[in-house]
Amino acid sequence: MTTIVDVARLAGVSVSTVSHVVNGTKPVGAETRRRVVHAIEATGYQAHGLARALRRSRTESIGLVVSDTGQEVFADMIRGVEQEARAAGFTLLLANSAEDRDLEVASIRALRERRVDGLLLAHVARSSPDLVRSIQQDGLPIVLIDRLSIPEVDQVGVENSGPMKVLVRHLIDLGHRRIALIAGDVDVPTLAERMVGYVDAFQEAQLPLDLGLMVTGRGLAPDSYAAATALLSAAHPPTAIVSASMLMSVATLQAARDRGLTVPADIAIATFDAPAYADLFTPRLTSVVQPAFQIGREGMRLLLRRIRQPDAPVRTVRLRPRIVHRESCGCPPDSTITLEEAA
Amino acid sequence: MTTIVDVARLAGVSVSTVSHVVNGTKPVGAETRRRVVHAIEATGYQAHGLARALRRSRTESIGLVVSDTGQEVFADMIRGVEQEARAAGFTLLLANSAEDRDLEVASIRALRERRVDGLLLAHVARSSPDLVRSIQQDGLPIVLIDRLSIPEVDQVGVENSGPMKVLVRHLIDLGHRRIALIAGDVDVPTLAERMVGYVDAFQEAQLPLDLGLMVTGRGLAPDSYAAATALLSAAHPPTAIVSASMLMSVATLQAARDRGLTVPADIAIATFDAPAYADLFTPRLTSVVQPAFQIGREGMRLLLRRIRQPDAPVRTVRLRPRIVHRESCGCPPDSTITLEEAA
DNA sequence: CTGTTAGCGCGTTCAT
DNA sequence: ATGAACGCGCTAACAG
Repeated sequence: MTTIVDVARLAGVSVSTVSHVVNGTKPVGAETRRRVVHAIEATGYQAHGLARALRRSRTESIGLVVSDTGQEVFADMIRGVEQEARAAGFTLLLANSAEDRDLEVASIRALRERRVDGLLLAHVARSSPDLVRSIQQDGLPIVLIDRLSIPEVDQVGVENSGPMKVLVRHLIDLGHRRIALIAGDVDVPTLAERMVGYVDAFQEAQLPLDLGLMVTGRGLAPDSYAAATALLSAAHPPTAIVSASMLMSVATLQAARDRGLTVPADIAIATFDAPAYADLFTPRLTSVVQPAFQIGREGMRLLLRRIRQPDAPVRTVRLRPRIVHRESCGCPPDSTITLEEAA
Repeated sequence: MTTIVDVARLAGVSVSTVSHVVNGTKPVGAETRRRVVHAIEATGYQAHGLARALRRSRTESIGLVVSDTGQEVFADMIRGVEQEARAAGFTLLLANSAEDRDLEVASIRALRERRVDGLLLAHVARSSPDLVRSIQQDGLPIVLIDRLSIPEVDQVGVENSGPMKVLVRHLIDLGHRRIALIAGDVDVPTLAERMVGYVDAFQEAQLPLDLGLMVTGRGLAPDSYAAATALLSAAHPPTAIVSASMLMSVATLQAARDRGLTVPADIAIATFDAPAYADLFTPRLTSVVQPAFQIGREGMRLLLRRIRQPDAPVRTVRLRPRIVHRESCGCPPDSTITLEEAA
């Protein structure tokens, strides 16, 4: 590889001059500059990023650790982060923690070793807050996305309880009283908040809560499918099911279909988070749709801000999801429900 | 940050000794090692990846440039790459070229500046083969994934024409004669190959080809939707439609539905590439499903091989997709079609 | 405006 | 088995 020294020699100038024309650090005479530029093109010289970063002690790269790259929501978030990072001239280092605490720790370690300028973390279910705190204390800029935790850190996620409350209230308005909730793992703050929204809706409507209709536990596809099937097979089954995340909503629809039930006639369904192309499901799912791309973008923006001004006030951003109203809840699709009406 | 010097001082040894215990480069006396290890733990020392990489002239990181992070297939590929990279102790640098040639070039440049040890490239539609050649000539290991091009480079993709031929033959066997193809951008080799499969099927069946039924052009959702709509509105419409990629298949189904047509009674549909959860569509799509995750994994494996032994023979890997047989093609789902029967 | 030079933090000969 | 010293390629502070 050709180095800055080669270029300098070829152009007949000193290395610092080359450095200055490359970085625009100091003014350089027209003729000298021409010779340098020529030499650069002749050799195809490209600065050595590592040496530069070592010297400048910043890498212009950030690390993104995601708990499950496989999920659609996260894929969209990654896109948002990537786009914003690129726009700012930053390179993205991606790591998948696969919902594994140890892997999360290891990934963060690897990224820090690479001296990323900042960290974006969508952390795993039960990761310790101390992990984040220690990173922060080391002075490494960090922003939490999607899954929020301690308020002393910049973070961006969506409103959870509000939208869920609207969803449930909508079903109540339609006359449903036995509304089941497939809540998933309530140790995940996001899911806990959604459950709160469910409970709130009942309280506001002054309706009794049937704890037997609230199912918590692992939210993976098989678990959710089992949960939905159990609910639907019960002696006194619910007339509607609300689920708290995409895997669960798909599983619910599948379970209803496999039991030969018609949605929404036999069982109404509404959900938080639906897959892309859910418009082609029959019936189409009434659901809360997260602005995943924007979460990623906003997270990266927050991180850039923190990198540039380390002492900026800490901020928690909550993005507002939108509600897509379809047929699965059992009313004509031209009726609308909005989040605003809930405010 | 604590450096190797700090550790050495604290342990009362020289830096080279510390280096040796960290990297296991040379044997170190038991007592000395103990002191060093202790000092490392006390300080929380972590090697400076940049300095190390600069010295060793390798970064243990690879770059992945994808033409469209947004598409499901690519999201899965990324997962495959990431998993394999992590297992090998490599860090993944991700860039999205967003189907833009200039962006692709810029991304590659940025990654090379970071001195990645190798490059994985799912390149944009009309990228020049020279780009890849020049990278190869510079001695930077590179592997092409998904979209293959010149045979002098390691690459991994799927079989395209074979599976497409099977799909079309299946429709022919069902009695269809007017089978339309929504082919997309045939400048993309992958899509060109699929079109070949379509043509092959007709040739083998000794049936005439109606060129009016082959639609090429941009394969984005609106274009495909328009194409499908046009076909369905024609004076003498096809009885079946085959599409060459996911966006197109979804658009086709949507178009049929919007025109009030029943699938497969009014129009049969089969496709290359269906979205996850397509099982919840009505009717479920008969489709070729790509092993996207495996493509990513295999690509990374090939790259690791190339990094470790630069002179290994060049290899092109074709993975075999599987065919998921559902209702949209118009026959009972318990009948099966397999790729093997086509071989 | 241009050149000289000292590190950034580490791995690695080469002595001892 | 351990240590001293050099240099990977670059930027920046200083000198001229």
